[in-house]
Amino acid sequence: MEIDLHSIKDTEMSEKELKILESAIKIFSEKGFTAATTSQIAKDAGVAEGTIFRYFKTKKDLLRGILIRLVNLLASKVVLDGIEKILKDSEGKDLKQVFKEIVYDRMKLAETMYPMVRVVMTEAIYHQDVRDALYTNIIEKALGMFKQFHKIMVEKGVIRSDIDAVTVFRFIIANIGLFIAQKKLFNKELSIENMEQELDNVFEIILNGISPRQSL
Amino acid sequence: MEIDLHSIKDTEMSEKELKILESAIKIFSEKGFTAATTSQIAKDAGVAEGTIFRYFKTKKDLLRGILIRLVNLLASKVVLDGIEKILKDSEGKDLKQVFKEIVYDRMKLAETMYPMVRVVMTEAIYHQDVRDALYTNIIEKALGMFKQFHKIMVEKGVIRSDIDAVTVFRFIIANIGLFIAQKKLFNKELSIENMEQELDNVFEIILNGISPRQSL
DNA sequence: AATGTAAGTGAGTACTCACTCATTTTTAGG
DNA sequence: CCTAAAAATGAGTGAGTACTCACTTACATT
Repeated sequence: MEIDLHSIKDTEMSEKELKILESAIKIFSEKGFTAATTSQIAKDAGVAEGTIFRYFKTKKDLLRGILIRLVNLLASKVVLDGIEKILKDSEGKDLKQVFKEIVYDRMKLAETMYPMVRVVMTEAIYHQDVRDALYTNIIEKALGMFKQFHKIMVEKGVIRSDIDAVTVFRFIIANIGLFIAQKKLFNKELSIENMEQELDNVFEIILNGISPRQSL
Repeated sequence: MEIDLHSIKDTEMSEKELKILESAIKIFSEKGFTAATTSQIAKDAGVAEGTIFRYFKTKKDLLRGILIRLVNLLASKVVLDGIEKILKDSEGKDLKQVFKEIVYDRMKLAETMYPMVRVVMTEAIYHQDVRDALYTNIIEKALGMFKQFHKIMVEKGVIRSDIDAVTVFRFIIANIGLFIAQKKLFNKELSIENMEQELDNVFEIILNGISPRQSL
């Protein structure tokens, strides 16, 4: 899995520094922070070990540099673009169709972002500050944008008004998240048709719940 | 956080060995596998470092010993007991009430099981064999039991019949899971009343979805 | 009391790692 | 070109690691 961070390249940032960051993500993601060695990262990046320490004071510092950039990258790619898409596309289409498009889009993204997500997740399990960064950079922003969408949808009469936006948000994230995670982690092979059918079911429950519908 | 594994103590298993396992879970859970050192574990367990290697050939072997026991413990405590409870209690009460009781029960359990869940989760992210163990020991069993429950509920007319049990199962797990995870990881302080209200909302959507209800 | 055995010890060993620094290579201005 | 600063190198270092093993206890059996 090759990683390309050029989209977040600062001005004043050499190619070598960028390559080190990319390799670090790759190796950290494969082995985890402690099991990854700086010599491996150097080798993968095609630089000498000392060069790493020219740009990053310590190994921890390298991780910190990665996490900050990753959280920002994840924030822009995964969340902001995504919700923007919802807001933009939701005009004409019905809710179910919009959701399905987003899941397909997100799954493709998950494919490329998986190594990064893995690094961030593992660190988040152990460190409060990473969770805080995730919360303020991704969750809060996404929630803010979702609230707009929620308001519009409630006004349109497509989403019920008696449940608050936060609960609905968590509900949708939980279901899309577990659906994607299950595919990635337990890589059950499914044909496209099966997947289509399964997704249909998932959104059917998201929209209408597990109770039998009164009419119909 | 003190851990007590006496409930899974085999016959033919010394107090020292048990103490080593308990300390290993504690340290692994705090630091992760690679960052945890055998000397720390020995110190915490109150034994000499050599004693660890009398019982476990290698550090990896110690982890394996833990994971097997943990998956079994999690399987019995978290899943099997839980689903049994659903099946038993669901007779008289309505679905919403049963679910709420389970969430409260599971949250209490999550409190004590958190260190163990953390070890298993982190390893699962990186190792396929741990995921496989989780799948066959927990997910498959839970799914099997849930299917019985699902069938009964469909017959009772409480759960809709047009969505398959697996999807409904994943749906419920996703929502309960994220609800609990959010409380643990982002420890938002909530009063009992707020929590009660929030849970009500969660189950309201699980049952009826995010679409406005036609009648009412 | 003497002996045998298993459990437990902890200093020692071989090795790996993050990080350093003397040296070489590259870059850039006159 | 020359030169001086900047960038890059990689062998070296010492701290710390998982694991070993010669030895000490604890205690049951005779």
